[in-house]
Amino acid sequence: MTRQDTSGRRTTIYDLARLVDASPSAVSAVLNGTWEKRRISRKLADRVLEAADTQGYARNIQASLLRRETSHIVGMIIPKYDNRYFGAIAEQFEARARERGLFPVITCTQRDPDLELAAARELIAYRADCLVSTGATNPDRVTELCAAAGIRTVNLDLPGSDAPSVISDNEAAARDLTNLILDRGRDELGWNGPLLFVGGRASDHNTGARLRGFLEAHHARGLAVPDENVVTCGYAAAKAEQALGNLASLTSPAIFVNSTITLEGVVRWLDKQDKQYRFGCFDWDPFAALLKENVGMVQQDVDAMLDETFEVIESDDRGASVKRIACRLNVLNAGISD
Amino acid sequence: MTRQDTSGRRTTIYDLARLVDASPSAVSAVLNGTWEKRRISRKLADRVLEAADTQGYARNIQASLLRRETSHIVGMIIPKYDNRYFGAIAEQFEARARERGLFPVITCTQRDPDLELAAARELIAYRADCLVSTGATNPDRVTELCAAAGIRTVNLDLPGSDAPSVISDNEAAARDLTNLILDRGRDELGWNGPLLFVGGRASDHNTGARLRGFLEAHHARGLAVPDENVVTCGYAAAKAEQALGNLASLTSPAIFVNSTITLEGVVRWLDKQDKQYRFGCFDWDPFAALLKENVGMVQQDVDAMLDETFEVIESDDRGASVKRIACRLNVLNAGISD
DNA sequence: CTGAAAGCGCTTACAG
DNA sequence: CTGAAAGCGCTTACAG
Repeated sequence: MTRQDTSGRRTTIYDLARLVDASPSAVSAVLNGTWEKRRISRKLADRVLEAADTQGYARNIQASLLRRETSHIVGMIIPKYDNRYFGAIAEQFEARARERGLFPVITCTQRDPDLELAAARELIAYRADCLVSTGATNPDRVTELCAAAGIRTVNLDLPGSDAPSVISDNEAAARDLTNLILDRGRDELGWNGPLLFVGGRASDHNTGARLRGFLEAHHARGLAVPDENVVTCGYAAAKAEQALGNLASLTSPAIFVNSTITLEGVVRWLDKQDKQYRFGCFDWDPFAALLKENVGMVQQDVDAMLDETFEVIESDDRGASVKRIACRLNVLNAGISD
Repeated sequence: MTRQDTSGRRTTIYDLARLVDASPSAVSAVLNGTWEKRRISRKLADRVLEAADTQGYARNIQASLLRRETSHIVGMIIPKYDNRYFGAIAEQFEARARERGLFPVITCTQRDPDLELAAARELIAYRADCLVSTGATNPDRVTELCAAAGIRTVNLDLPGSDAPSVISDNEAAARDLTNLILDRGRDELGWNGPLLFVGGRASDHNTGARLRGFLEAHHARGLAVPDENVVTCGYAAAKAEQALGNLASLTSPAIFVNSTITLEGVVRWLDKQDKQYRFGCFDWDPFAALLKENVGMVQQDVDAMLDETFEVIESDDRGASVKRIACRLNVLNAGISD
């Protein structure tokens, strides 16, 4: 049997049926692996499979999905790829989806609410079975849109109030990180606090939770935190650099940085100041971890977050709920003061 | 008009047609924007659009694509997201595809040849219009598979011999980087070379090109490079760390590192050696750029690479060709020796 | 052990 | 200005 019909049209089950002298139904069953159930002879099955192979047959998914009830497409919207945390989430989401025989489609929405909705609409048009909104600025709007189309959603990283959410335990991790920076600032710089908090948006759920943890740790030590020590200037590196430049003075040489995105700006600025400083950062980056002034980084447990996400997807929970995942605190450069 | 039929089935053009008392054909034309051509009255068009809106109509793409000749799906396979270079490629590929009204589907294939082929097959099943193979271990096999299905391919980052390729000018950039490291090693450490080359696979096209640039720069200075100075131990950080540990002695305190992935291992190892050292790295990472021993990083021009990629996609070139894009050399920590 | 037939939701000539 | 009808390539009861 040789390859035929290279003329534009792709091979279909009808072509295959003609070639092996069987019905399209039989070919379809063989190709779907349901042929044993249909008690098709192994001989015919082998002929079909061989023909499919030599003809380079590829099933037309569009046609297949049109007929079936479930698409096995799982969608994800995510703010960025170009960042270790989100990059790892995207990678693992894909790997886990494939393990389960699902087809992952990920869209990067740049923290833009309009792009998020546009991406959700697109995934609805593709009849995705479910959609994971990662770090969405408006997860509830996405859920509403999807619910109308009968698509379930899960919120990841940032919680929503209309669907199950899987997020990091930001408050606890921020408390631990704050304590670490306070200790190391005292030991290595002789600075007794309070710390400076830089990055994020005050209105943002995660920044709020981290700020609470930050304040709790201070209060537990009887430290008051003046308002000017909290610089929620957004996540962008340039914004942080500018905000620090605007400070009357660097109120503290020990700093809690709210994300690695922000950290790029913070370090660029501090580097030019010719002062001793220490910082800790919420989020993990292997190169940032090598910076000598870095006392520790919070590493969110991407593995556990995605395990939980798929557990929710596979369960029937659709109502609001929030699952908090513990983070790991990576203590860094601990021997530096020797 | 109120939302109806929340019962499982989604709204179709037939539902809409019944609601506005028109034919499915008319509804379809309105929804496609071809209604003016079909001279449908604006009044009817408005009624259709309003009904679609209140019913939360979402076009079934599967059905639509099944009927049309072109899917507007553009696929990409890429080794990782979790890396600044590939993360940026993925992000920009998506943005550019959307700008053009195409639907990007990206799959992360972990430098695994089998996964690459499986992903290509999947994209063929979805009837993608074209596929970009980024850093594929076997781009020609992917091209072969796609060609059989009538899908065009473009190779990005790593060239193939059966389709157009867009790659960085690795050789020139490596030569420049080598010269920079040689200069700075001499000025800052009093070391006159030769350098150590770490990372990558000797069989890999890009490593080969970079190695050529590395050697040219040495030869131009009359420097011989002994074999043991070239450690092509793979890209993985752990491999690099181990390979360096196996060296009888650190043959050179000035090092050419072949990727940021490798760099993680190199720096972890060097940090423990308690020696002066300098390095330069092929690939850009903003945090790695902040490391004091880093004299420079090559930043591949992702913008230009993707511009060129889409130019190829939109042209009719299908034959083999290689377009080389110049890289930028970021000189770092230049004031450190003062 | 196997096939004929209906139908998924669209698009698009074709015929007014 | 508009509709009836065919057909894209599958899947799946249904009927042997």
